[in-house]
Amino acid sequence: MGKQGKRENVDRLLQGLTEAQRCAVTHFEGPLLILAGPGSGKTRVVTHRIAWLLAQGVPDRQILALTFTNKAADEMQRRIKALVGDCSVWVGTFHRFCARMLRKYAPFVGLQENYSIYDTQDSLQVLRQALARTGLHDTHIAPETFARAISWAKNNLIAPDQYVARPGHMVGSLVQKVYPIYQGALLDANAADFDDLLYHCANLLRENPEVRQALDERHRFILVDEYQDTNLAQYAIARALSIDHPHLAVTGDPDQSIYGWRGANLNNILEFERDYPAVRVVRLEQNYRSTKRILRAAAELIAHNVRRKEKGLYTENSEGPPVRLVTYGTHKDEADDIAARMAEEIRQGRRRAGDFAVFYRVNALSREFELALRQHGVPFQLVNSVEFFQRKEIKDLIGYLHLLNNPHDQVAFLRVINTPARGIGKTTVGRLSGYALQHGWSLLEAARRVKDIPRINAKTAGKIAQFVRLFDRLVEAVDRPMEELLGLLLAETGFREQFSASGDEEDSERLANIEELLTVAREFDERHGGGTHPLETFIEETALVGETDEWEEEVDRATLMTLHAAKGLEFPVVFLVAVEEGLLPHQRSKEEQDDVEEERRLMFVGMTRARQELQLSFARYRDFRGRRKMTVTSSFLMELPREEMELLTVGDEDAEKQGAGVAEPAPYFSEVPDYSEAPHDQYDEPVYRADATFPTPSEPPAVSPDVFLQGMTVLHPQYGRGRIAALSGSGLARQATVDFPDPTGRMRFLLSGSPLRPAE
DNA sequence: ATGCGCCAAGTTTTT
DNA sequence: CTTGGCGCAT
Repeated sequence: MGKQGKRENVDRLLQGLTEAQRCAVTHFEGPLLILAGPGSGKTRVVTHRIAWLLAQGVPDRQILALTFTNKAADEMQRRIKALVGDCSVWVGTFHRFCARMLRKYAPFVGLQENYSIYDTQDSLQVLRQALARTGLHDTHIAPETFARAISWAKNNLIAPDQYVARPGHMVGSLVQKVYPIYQGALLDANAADFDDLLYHCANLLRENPEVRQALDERHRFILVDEYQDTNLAQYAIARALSIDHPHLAVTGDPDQSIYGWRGANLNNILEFERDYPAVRVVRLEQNYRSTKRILRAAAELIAHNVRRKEKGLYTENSEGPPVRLVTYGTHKDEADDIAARMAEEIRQGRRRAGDFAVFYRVNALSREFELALRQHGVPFQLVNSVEFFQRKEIKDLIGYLHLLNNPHDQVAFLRVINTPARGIGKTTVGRLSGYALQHGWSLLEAARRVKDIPRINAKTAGKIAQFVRLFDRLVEAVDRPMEELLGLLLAETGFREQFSASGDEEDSERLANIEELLTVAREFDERHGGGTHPLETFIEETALVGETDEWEEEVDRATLMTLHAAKGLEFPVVFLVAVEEGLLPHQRSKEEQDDVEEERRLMFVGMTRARQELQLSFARYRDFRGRRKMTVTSSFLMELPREEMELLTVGDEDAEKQGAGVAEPAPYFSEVPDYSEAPHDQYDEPVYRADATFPTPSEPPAVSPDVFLQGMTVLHPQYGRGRIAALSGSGLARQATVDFPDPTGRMRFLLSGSPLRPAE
C-alpha cells in the first residue's frame, strides 16, 4: 500500500470520532487511561486504536488485547477484523492468555505442558479430598467456604505457605491447613484451577526476570478492557508486561465494576494515575446509546455511590419516553405482562423479538419468563441456563479427553473409571487410590499395576486391566481430529448405550447433547485446521467457555440474562425485573457498605443497556423456595428521580383499588416514541459491518455428508454392511471410519465420492 | 457393587 | 423447587 493509501486509511479510521475519542485512538506510546461511561463508544475506541496502531506500522504480533469474557473478546475480534481484515493481534480473556502462556512455561511453576484446567466443580472435588485427608471434612464448614478463601488468596497472590490466619480466626486457621494440601494435590494431578491460571502466571513473571522481559518485549502494546474489574493477579500480570514497554492502555468505568466478589479491586482503576504518573487520561462522557431520560435516571442512581470517579454523563439523543416503574401483584403477573407486551409490539410490527431483553439478578428467576414467553409465542434465547459443558454426560466425555491428554489427572480418572458402569465400585476405587497414594503414583499408573494391589480380586482386576487397555487404545488416536477421537471414544466405551435403552425424555436429551458435542468438535476441527495438538487446544477451549458466549446478536429473539451477563451489550427495550430488596440489592451484599455500592452499580449497568425504553418492575408477592413471600421494594427505587418515571400497577388488586399506583391503567405504549433521531445510527458503523464486508459462504454441496451419523449402519458394495465408528473432517474432506465384520475390519473412507450408503 | 430413594442443604454474580 | 450427597436394600 502506498503512502497515499495509508493516509486515506488513517483518515477513514478517524472519521466520525469525537475529539475525546480521537485523542484516545491516536495516543501512541506510554500509559493511557480511558474512563468510559456506558454507551460512550468504548469498544469502538479500542478497536480503532488497534487499527490505528497497525497503520502506524506496529507489527500485529506486538499488540495484545485482554478482556474479561469470551463474549467481549469475540466481539472485539470481530470488529477488528471488520476494520483491518485478518491479522494476528492477540485478543482474548486474561484466563485464556495465561493458559496459553503456561502451556509454554509450565515447568517454571511446577506443571507440565499438558496440564488440565479444572473448573469449579472439579476443584471442589480435589478440595473435598484434601479436606478428608486433613481430617477436616467433618467440621461444619462447607467446602465452598474453604474454596472461597483459597480463591481469594490466589487472586491476591498469597502462596499456600504464606497464608496466615488472623489470630483467633477459626476458619482461617483451617484454611491455612488445607490450602497447601489442596495446592499440592492440584500439582500432583498436573492441574490448575481457574485462579491458578492467573496466579501461576503472575508468579512466573515475578520470579523469572528473563521470561518477563521476553514477554514484555513480545507484547509491547497492551490494551486491557474493563480495567475496573481486574484483581491483584491480573493487575500484576498487566503491570509486569508493561515495564520496558509501558504502552499500557486501559479502559474502564468505576461505576461498572461488578466483580468485586471475584476479587476485583476498584483501586486498580481509581489509582492508575498514581501507578503510572506519566499517564494520559481521556474521559468519554458522551453517551450515544440511551435516551436522555434513561441516562438521567441511571446517573441519579449511581450518584448515590461514594467510591467513584465522577463523570458528567450526557447525551444528544432524544428525550424518549419516561422510564416505566411497574408494580405487579405476583411474579406470574410480571412475567405474563412483559411477555404479552412483547408479543403485542411484535404483532403490530413495531418491534422485533430481538429488540427486547429481560435482565434479572439471579439465574433462578429465568424460569417464569421462559414459560411466559413460550406461552405468548415470543422466540427467545436464554443465556446462561444449565451450562452445556456442566452437564454430566458432557463432563464425563470431556473427562476422558482430560485423562487422555493428562494421564496424571486424578479427577478425570475418578470420573471415568466407572462411567459407563463397568463394575468397578467405590471399594475398589478406594483401594486403588490408597495404593496410588502410598507409592506416589497416579491413579492410572496404579491401575496398570492392579495385579500387585492386595485385596482386589482377580475378577475386578480384570475389569481394571480392561479399562487400561481401553485407555491405551484411545491414546493411539489423540492426534486425530477431535470429532473422530470423540467418535471412537463413544464407540469404544459404549457410552451411548447408557441412555439409549429407555426412550424417556431425559435420555434422549442426553443423546442430543452428545450429538451437540460432536458438532462442537467438528466446528473446532474446521477452525483448527490441521494444527498440532488438537486435543490440548480443544480441552483448553472447552474449559474456558461459559454459556454467555452462546449469545448471538444476529438471531431475532428476545434475550433473557443476568445483569452480570448484560455488561457490554445494548438493547432497544430493556425490562429489569424483580427489583426487590434481597434480590437487588442481593441479601448477601448487605453486610458491607462496599457491597451495596456494587449492587447499585449492577443496577446502573442494567439500566444503561437500554437504548430507547426501559422498564423496572417488582412484584408484591414472589414464590421463593416453594413458599409465597411478600416482597419489599428495593431501596434503590427510592433513589430514582420521580420526574423521569411513569408509575404503573398491573395485577395488584389491592394497590389498584387504593390508587397506590397510577390513577389510570394507561394503555401500554400509548405514545409511539419518536426515534427519528435514531441515536444509535451515528454510532453504528455500516461501512464496516462484518456481513457487508464478508458475504456469507455459498450453499453447502448438494450431497450432504451430514446424512452419515456416528453409529449408523452403512452398506458398501464390496465389503457389505458396516457400522460407522467415527466421523471427521468436513465438506469434501469429510471422512468416516467404518467397522466391517472380520476379516475386513476397520476402514477409512472419504465420504464424497465413496460408494458408501446408509443402510435402511 | 449397584441402584434407588431419602433427606438435607443451599441457592449471586463468572473464568 | 432443585441438586447433590449419603445410606440402605437388593
